[in-house]
Amino acid sequence: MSAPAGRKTWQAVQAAVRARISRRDWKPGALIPHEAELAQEFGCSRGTVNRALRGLAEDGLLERRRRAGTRVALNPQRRAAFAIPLIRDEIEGKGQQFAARILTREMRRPPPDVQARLRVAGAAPILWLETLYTADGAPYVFEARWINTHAVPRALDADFTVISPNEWLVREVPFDSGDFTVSAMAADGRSAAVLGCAEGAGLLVLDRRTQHGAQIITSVRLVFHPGYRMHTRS
Amino acid sequence: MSAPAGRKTWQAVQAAVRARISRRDWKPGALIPHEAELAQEFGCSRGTVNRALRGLAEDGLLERRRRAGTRVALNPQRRAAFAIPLIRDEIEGKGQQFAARILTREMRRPPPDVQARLRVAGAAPILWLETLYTADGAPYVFEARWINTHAVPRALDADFTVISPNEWLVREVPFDSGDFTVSAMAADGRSAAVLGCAEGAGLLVLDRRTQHGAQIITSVRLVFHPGYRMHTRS
DNA sequence: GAGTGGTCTAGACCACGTT
DNA sequence: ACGTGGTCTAGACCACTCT
Repeated sequence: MSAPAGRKTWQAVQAAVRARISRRDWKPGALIPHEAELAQEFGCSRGTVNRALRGLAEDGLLERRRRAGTRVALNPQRRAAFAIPLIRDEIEGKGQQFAARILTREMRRPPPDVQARLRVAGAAPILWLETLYTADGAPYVFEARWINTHAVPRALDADFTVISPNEWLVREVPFDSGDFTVSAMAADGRSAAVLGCAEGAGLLVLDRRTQHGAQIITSVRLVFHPGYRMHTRS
Repeated sequence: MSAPAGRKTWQAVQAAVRARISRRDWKPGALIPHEAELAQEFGCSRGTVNRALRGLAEDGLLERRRRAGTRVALNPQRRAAFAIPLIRDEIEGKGQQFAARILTREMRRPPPDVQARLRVAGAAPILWLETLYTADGAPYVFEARWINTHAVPRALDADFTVISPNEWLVREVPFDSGDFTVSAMAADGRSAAVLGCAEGAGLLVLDRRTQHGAQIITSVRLVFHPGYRMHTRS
């Protein structure tokens, strides 16, 4: 009995249900008892059972539908949450010395694909920044960023030598959502030179777009040093 | 007024709070009113407010501590959930023809790093599989998999030509958790040959380990075709 | 010590989709 | 139509942590 008799917290119920699924008492695709029944079995209220099952459903372990009941998912392990920390935190968290160096800061006409990505019309110059972040002096990640200065004119006056572009934006500019893309590239001449690696090395690339309402605030590409890994458990 | 007056669902409360954060009525780092106060303001019970704020805290938008109250996070956008679909679903979802071809199936002695990764002692041979998945005949992803046949002896009898290793495992073997790592590599000779790409191309690599209790069931490496992207919105 | 979030309860009504 | 999950309520007690 993996459900301690005396307890009645939603975590205990969740753990018990998880165990049954894992142990295959309830097989993938099978219907499990409804909330009221489980509540009675565990000696708690239906609200507590609901809380427990809702969490499992959000994890993709259960599938719930009104009237149809709750089933064990046929294909779990469907999502993985990656932490996207501030680069500074990531480096300092390893006990290393963080530093940022602005390589380029200029107004530049965005090429057509960037115009689309930023949803800016025409090719009026906007702010373009290249920054290298280092850990104990070693290149860690190379950041190339467009800032939509039509949406954020104040960025023109910011001093990114005292605060990194990312930290400035997070602090100063409201936003509500974003999207991420992860891909890979072979190091070209410039990346290799900046990151101090061999040309042709495999590099992990994270593209990230930040928006406020319909407006895109910034679009940034992070090219990580060779060997970098993004990790998660679920 | 983004909060319709008559409603009192937790989604409405959450949307209203989200709007205030986004609009910077409540600035990053600032303390927001406590639950009872918000409940009164929104004309709902504290439970409803709790539900709304809890969700925002899970998204990393708020930071909550007992007694200390609830603050707007200084650095939101901290996690991104990537969908990890079955390869078959991903390919068929694009309307393409899915196919899997087993390239290698043999018992092999795991090298020391794999022994550690699978938590198997000694170098007794275990099952090793290489599979190429194609979309409309074009190489899509190259899978290299170790199956811990000490934990899953039945895998020895499975016919992976009629069901892919992944689908067989999901269906037949209980598991409860896993971990993922994303990285990049430059295509070596073998990868290039199998994926039909140029040597040196940048390839996205997903390593994934599946466990049941303390036992590792399988460890798999997916090497995607050049240009593959993992995408998410948050 | 006291204020805040975390949780449980018992009951109620509603939304939805299966039958 | 009806059974299931989804949600709201009002009240209560507890856990944590700041002062």
